[in-house]
Amino acid sequence: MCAFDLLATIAGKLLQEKGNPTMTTDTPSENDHSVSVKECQKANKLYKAELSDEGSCDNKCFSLLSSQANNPNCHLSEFPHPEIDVYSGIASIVTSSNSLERVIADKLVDGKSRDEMENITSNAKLDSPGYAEISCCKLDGDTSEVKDELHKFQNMPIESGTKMCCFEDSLDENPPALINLDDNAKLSGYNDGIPCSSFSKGCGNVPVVSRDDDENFSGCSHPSTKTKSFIRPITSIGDRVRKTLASKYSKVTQESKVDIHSNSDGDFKPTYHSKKYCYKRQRSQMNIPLKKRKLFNCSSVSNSNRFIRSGGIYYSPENDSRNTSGSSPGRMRKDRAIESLEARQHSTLQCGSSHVKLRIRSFRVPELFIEIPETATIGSLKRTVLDAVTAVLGSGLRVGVSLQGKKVRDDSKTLSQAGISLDSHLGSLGFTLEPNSSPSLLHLCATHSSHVPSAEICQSPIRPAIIHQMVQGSFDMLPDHKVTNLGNFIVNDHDSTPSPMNTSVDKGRADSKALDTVPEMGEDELAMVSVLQKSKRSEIVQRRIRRPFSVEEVEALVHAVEKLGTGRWRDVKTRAFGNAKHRTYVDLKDKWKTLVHTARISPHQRRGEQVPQQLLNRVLIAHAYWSQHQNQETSTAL
DNA sequence: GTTAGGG
DNA sequence: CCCTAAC
Repeated sequence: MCAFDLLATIAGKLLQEKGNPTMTTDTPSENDHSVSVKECQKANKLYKAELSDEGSCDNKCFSLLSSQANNPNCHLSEFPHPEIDVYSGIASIVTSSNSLERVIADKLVDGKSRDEMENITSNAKLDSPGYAEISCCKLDGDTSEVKDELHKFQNMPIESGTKMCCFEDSLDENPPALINLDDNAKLSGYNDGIPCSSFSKGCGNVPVVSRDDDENFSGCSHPSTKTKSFIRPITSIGDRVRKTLASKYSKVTQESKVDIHSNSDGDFKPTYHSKKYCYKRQRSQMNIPLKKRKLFNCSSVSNSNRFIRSGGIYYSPENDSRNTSGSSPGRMRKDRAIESLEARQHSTLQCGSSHVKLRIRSFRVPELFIEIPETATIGSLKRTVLDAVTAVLGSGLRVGVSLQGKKVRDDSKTLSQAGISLDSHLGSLGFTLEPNSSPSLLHLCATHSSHVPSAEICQSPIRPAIIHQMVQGSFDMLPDHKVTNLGNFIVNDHDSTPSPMNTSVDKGRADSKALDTVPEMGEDELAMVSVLQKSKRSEIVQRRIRRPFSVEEVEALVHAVEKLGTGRWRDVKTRAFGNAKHRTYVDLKDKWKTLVHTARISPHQRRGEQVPQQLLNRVLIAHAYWSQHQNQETSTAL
């Protein structure tokens, strides 16, 4: 019996025992371990054993979390353990309600967090649009209590998934994006039909919790992954993605299917257990390597405690726009980590009290599924990730707003009408970046009853082999030092990249350490990004603009071909289009091909600028001639 | 780098 | 126009 099964069983017991899905986070009672703690511990052992088999967790993967823990404002600051896999916990919780087992296991680590477990269980059970608030939500109101509780987990060897949401809740001294909105501002631009609600109440990342089909992935979110663990012997998804997108999602379907579906059909589970591979789902920690920070006027505002951060949103109760630039390099670094999706805005306060100040510290892509052969190079890994991210962003993004865990879809509502006002609990306000998507995505999202519309690009002909979820606007990137989590792992590998990068793009933000968490892209990467971004609305790869041949060009082409014949396109190009940089010999060859075709079809079937029939006749003649000629040559040669 | 063809 | 196999 695998650890997960056991855990599941335990979870079931817990649920049975306490059917009331209370979300409160009461301090665990030493006496309240009616549930077989031993069993739980046993499960935990098994679990851990499995992990170790997988190769002990790479601390790097968790450092980020731990660093987060170091954030003085972080509720989890109590967590001294670098090994604590908060991250993974996040992944579990955040990603799937079905990760319940894991979460529970995590909580059971010390054998005395039954209540915690219950809470978690409840959470999992509540998997539904309205998704109850996670235990940590309560943290908002009662921090001290939580802290006490957290203390108990101080020594937890591994995950502490339950609490990770607290990170979300952590205050950041240097919240990045500050948006000043008038209470009457409207939620314009948001039109989403996804019945997913986001968590809020300081559990910015929680929303991601609950993917019905995520069960099979629970194992994947586990930290017990070594570098190679992330890898799966499959070809680069990126390529597929790119190709797929480029070809309008018409290809790749078949091959991608395996990869993609693995997400939902349990393909991964077995693998996980096989210990040969461990797929790790890149969850909200993924830092998108795309630069998007210029979305707004960046005004580095940093105000420590003045802002109440919740769900990735900073709210300044005082309505004070002054900033204390307490931004230490480390902080900035965090920002960088999220560079791509980070949005910063600091609008000037115009109407004082009527403005709600929001600071969106960042947006994250909760989930990015990457599969790449172990033998792939770091460079290819980077590209793959980039492609994946690009694919996610490729369809465009839109912003979603959630309040109290519910999506606010009515764009016409004013902030105040929606309940977003100075005195409201902005803690429950959340932002998400969502794919601007295709119906299928929406459907998936709805189906998953995720808080956050998780769009999963399943292997439908429509989408490439990548699974992604909404980009959840939220929490802080962790502070520097120990930073290195999954996202980091994947994205921030510039140092070892074979490609000539490492050129810090933004020297201004030189807190190079930020690199820990931030993907510092090299020039080539940027270039790539640039290109991709440019074309992301159309195809991933920039497609040359269509330039119909003019009659004159056709004339020149025909003339050249009459002289040189077909099969010497380079010469034709040189001869007739030497000065036309945009006409490659391939273009000419293609044009000839179409001309021949055009000449053969009836006039009414022709489109575009009409080519004189006379010219077409010459095309046919030349074509026939050269065909004949070639044949003759061929036969002669033979 | 070119060609030839399918997409 | 793109993408690629085959030269």
